[in-house]
Parts: sequence; structure tokens; C-alpha cells
Amino acid sequence: MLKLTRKLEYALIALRHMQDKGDTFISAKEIADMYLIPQELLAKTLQQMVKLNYIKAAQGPHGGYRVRKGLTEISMTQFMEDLEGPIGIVDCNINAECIQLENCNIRLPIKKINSN
Amino acid sequence: MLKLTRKLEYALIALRHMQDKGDTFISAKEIADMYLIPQELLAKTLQQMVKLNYIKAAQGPHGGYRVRKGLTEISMTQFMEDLEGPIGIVDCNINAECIQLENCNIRLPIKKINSN
DNA sequence: TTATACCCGACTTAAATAGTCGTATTTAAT
DNA sequence: ATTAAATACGACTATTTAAGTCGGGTATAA
Repeated sequence: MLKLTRKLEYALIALRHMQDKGDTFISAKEIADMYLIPQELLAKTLQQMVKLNYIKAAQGPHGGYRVRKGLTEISMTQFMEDLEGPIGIVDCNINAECIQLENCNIRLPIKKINSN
Repeated sequence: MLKLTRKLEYALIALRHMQDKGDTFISAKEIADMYLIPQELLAKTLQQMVKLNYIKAAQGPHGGYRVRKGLTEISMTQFMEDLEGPIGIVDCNINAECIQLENCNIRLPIKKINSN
């Protein structure tokens, strides 16, 4: 069982909920209450999703969030990476600081796996 | 970039090293020194791998570890799960305690993803 | 009998996730 | 104008998980 982070889980729940509601703006509070999610945390996540242009926000009373118009399919992997940063099989390819570059015997195999 | 845990990384390095050495027993210390890995941690991981029957151990002087005879291909996913426990996309299917069972709107979608 | 190495559990430290709080800003409604 | 409901955002704390350490035990070759 690959563990989704809570954040991601909340994001998915909220996203789905918003999709069901169409154009209507839904407040973070409303979603948090409905699914028993910590409101502040959800709010922060939603704000992040706004920046990522997955959803739109409206401020003020009766404000809230709704999915961005034109958003149809979301790639799960993309969504995960957007919210949590890059996912891959070890960062030894990026991390040039690795002290065992010379010795490392798994770089090539890993590289192959990563590109799959 | 999916992050491997260090443990897994160390396990792979060690495994590969042992593969190169064939039948010869290699001590945890030797591997740890060569790849600058914390010895105790590596040792524990190797012990785990023994239990999982990936490798064999020999005690006493000139003892150490070598890959189990007959071990040819290793499934990466299997290996990961063996060392780190089950990997999946959220444990809401297992976790019957979940307080939002009723409301949850992502269970079915997740279920689909998990089985992929 | 000694030194080397595995075995194993308990412990500590460090890092990442999760969650909270305070304050500012926007805006609809009165 | 004022108020109340909402987002925006950064700083903080708490919790959980991963990483690493330590101490005592057992096996065995020399």
C-alpha cells in the first residue's frame, strides 16, 4: 500500500466534491465539515491548488472554490507531483553532492527504472 | 522523483555488490565502508533480508552475507514491499475505522487506481 | 580462548507530515 | 460605512516516521 499523504487525500476528496457541484463556489469550511477534515489544512491545500490552476477561488461571503473551467482529465501522477513535489526512485541523479558517486553501483539500474 | 528510503537504497547497493561477488561471503562492515553507509543500519537491513530469504548469512570470522542460491530476478515492487511493508494508494480500504466511510467520495476511484 | 562477525531489541536523533494560529485582505449584504 | 464570511499566507507546534546508535547476546574459525 503506497501511502498517499493526507494532504493529497484531502485534495482529491475536495476536488471530487467540487466537480459534483459544478459552477457553484464551495467554501473550505463546508467541505471540511462534511468530510471531517481539519479546516485550516484543507484551506491551505486548496490555496495551493488555486496557484496550480486546478481550481478557482472567490473571496468574500458566499465565496469559496470551484474547479477551473476547462479542466477535464487530471493525471494522478501529475497531480501528486504538483502538490508534493517530484516523485521518483531516488534522487541520486539530481543530487550531485552524493558522496559515493564513484562507488555507487545502482545508479544505472535506477536510472532505467526511473525512466519507466 | 519517487523517494526510495535510505534503507531500500542501502539494500539495493548491498544486493548488487553481493551479486558481483558471487559465492563469497561479504561482511556488513566491508560494504558499509566501501559505500560510506552507516554500518549498524546496513547490518539490520541485511538481517532483514536474510529473514526474507533474499540472502544467506554466515557467522563467525570470515562470515558475512551472500545472495541466496537460485535467486535470479527480483521484482522491485516485491522487494520494496518486503522491506518496507505494503505500498498502495491510501489505506482507506483496509482501515475499517475510517470515520468518514459514509461520506467519502474517493473510495471507488481509489480502489480502481490501486488495482492498477 | 579470542577475535570477528552475525543477531536482535531498545533507544535516540533527525526529518517529514500534519495540524494550528494569528493576521491581513477581499467582498457581499445590510 | 460597517460587519461578517470568506480566502491568503506565513509562522509556529505537534505528531509520526525514518534514520541512526548502542549494548548485550550467540556462533565459529583460527
